[in-house]
Amino acid sequence: MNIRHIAEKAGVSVATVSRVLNHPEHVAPATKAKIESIIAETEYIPNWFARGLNLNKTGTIGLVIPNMLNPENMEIVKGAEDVAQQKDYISLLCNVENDAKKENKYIDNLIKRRVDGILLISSLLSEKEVMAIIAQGIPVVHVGETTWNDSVPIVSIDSKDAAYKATTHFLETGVTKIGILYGETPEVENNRKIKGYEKALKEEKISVIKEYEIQVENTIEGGYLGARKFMNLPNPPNAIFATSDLLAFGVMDAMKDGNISVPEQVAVIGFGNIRMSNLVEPKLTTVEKPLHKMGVVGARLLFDLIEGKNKPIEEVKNIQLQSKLKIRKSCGHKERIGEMF
Amino acid sequence: MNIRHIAEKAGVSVATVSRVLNHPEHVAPATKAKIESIIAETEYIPNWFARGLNLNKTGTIGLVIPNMLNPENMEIVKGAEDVAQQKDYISLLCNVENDAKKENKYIDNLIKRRVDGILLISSLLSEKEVMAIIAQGIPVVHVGETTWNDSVPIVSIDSKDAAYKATTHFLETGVTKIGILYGETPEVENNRKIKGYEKALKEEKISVIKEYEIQVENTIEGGYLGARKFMNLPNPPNAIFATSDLLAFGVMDAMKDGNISVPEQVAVIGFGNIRMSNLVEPKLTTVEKPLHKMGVVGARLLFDLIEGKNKPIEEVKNIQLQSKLKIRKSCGHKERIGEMF
DNA sequence: ATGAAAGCGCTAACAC
DNA sequence: GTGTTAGCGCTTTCAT
Repeated sequence: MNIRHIAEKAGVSVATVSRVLNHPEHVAPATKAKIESIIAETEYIPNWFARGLNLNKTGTIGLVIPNMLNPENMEIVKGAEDVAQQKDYISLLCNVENDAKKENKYIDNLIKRRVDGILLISSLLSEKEVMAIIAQGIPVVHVGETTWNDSVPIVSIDSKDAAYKATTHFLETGVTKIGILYGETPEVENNRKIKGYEKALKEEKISVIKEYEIQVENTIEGGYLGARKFMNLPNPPNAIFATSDLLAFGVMDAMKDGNISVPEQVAVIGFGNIRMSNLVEPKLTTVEKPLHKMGVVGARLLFDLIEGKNKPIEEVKNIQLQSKLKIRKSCGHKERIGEMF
Repeated sequence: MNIRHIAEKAGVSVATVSRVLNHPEHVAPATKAKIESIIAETEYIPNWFARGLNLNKTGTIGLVIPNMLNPENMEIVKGAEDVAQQKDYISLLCNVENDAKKENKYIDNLIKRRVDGILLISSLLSEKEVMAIIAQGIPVVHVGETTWNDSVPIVSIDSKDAAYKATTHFLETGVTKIGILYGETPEVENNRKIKGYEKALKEEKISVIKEYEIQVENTIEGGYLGARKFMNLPNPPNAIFATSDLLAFGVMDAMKDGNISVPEQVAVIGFGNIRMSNLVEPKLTTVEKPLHKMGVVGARLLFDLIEGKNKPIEEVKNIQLQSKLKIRKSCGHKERIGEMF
């Protein structure tokens, strides 16, 4: 069943059928009605490829994420999906598993499929690799911190500031032996987190201990392992800033297994505020990221690019969203710390 | 940059270039090498649409899930993705949000895009609608229980049995006032859960109380609300089988807020055993579903269909995987119950 | 308002 | 082993 069959049945030319499909306003109401009814009754579906071959548009965007088992990513994806759905776009989800090689492979695939745009989330790509995508005429937006500031629109939150907030909160609480746990997220992001953390320490004239900065896999298991490493230190910290909620969950689990009470013996702060973070016990104090919003804003930026493809790119937009410390129970309060000692 | 440019540069015909792309074994090593080097240096990417127009294959499958914020679904998707990736397929993720209308819209979109196959997860579609997809020549596999037994391969676990196991475990523990909470998952599934639950009760000559069967949205919030409803009953249950882990989390959260201790005052059993279920406090006793495996098996079945498209369909495969009660802390043990009374 | 026809870029059957 | 060429199904320009 193709456009010619429809044309024949309707006693018109293929051009006319094509018109009712693409520019219905340019066809006489009567003919249009007739063709439409035939299309309906035959359940004719225009060939996607033939259409694409002419139009060179797919109505598809690529969504590239580090790990789809991490709710943090999925909350961002949900935001992006919500706007894509509104635009009648559909998305190819690429789960690159924190693997630059896999990410490149997926990207090639997306380019090959001529997606209309790509939303990169916490990408491991180099600036050069990203530029190569753009060179193909495919708009790219990045969600999360990166160094490509001038090449690509970026939606991020200031993780240096977030780390500073978390560390300061520990400090206010009276705790000074603070460890930081970070994943294999993009290097910039880790560097910034560490900078914020060290900045807070320095302000209180507390010396930075490199053993208190540990990198692990960005998963619950990674958090668990990291916590063990901390606890095996000759002088273990009594507070841990886990730079993702998943890491924090792992830390808390390790503490439970080690009979170390949170927050009394070790205080924990996470990063993200995913849905689960107030269901663990104690409820997780965490630096909230506006995840869904990051996805929404990222997707909007991407569609701006897609829709205005030919306009000269005035300036690359770079949107920074605010994070906020969400105080719950996993980090002690000043008063309670007082009680303890 | 198209195939003709390459052909000209190489001084060969387009057919030869096409051959090195599709049947490299049929072209002389020398010509092949030359063409390949030109392809590499010009970074030529064959046009996806033109290719699809001829081959009528997309290397894409559709993955239709109720809710991507539910880790239960994502663990299944991950399983499916793992096999898709191996086959060099990429997937279109459709988040239908438990909405039959949205699901239909997405399905139409997938058909239009001529995906090579569709993996439906806990679909809300009617058998007629599914048959319509198959009629288009697109293979379909369903993950989760459904009534379409003879039309489509199904990968499921026996939720009647699972509910029976959970309820029986409660009973063994000495608890008899047992409520069941279920989501807006496909009706068959809910019916079976209720059947298993009632069967266990009847075996112990415990009368079924309809107020103890509550339906809510299949989310943490739904679980929370459901628990409140239970607790507001004149004679509230002292055990709740939440038919998904997310529901169970919500139930436990409500109990915490209501100062009702789990499992001492109300025992809870979940269903799924998602990664988070042993991180909540108390750790969740749950009926384990082999989620990742369900995804893997489902995808394998789908690819069998895709690859053997033209073979007569001998018989529709119907695979049932085993669930297993995972005993943790959210449901009391017989001995401990003894202590309590 | 409608039709004829030229492509879009590629694959594969057929010829040599 | 390689070239010629006829489509694949659609959109769009150019006529009328």
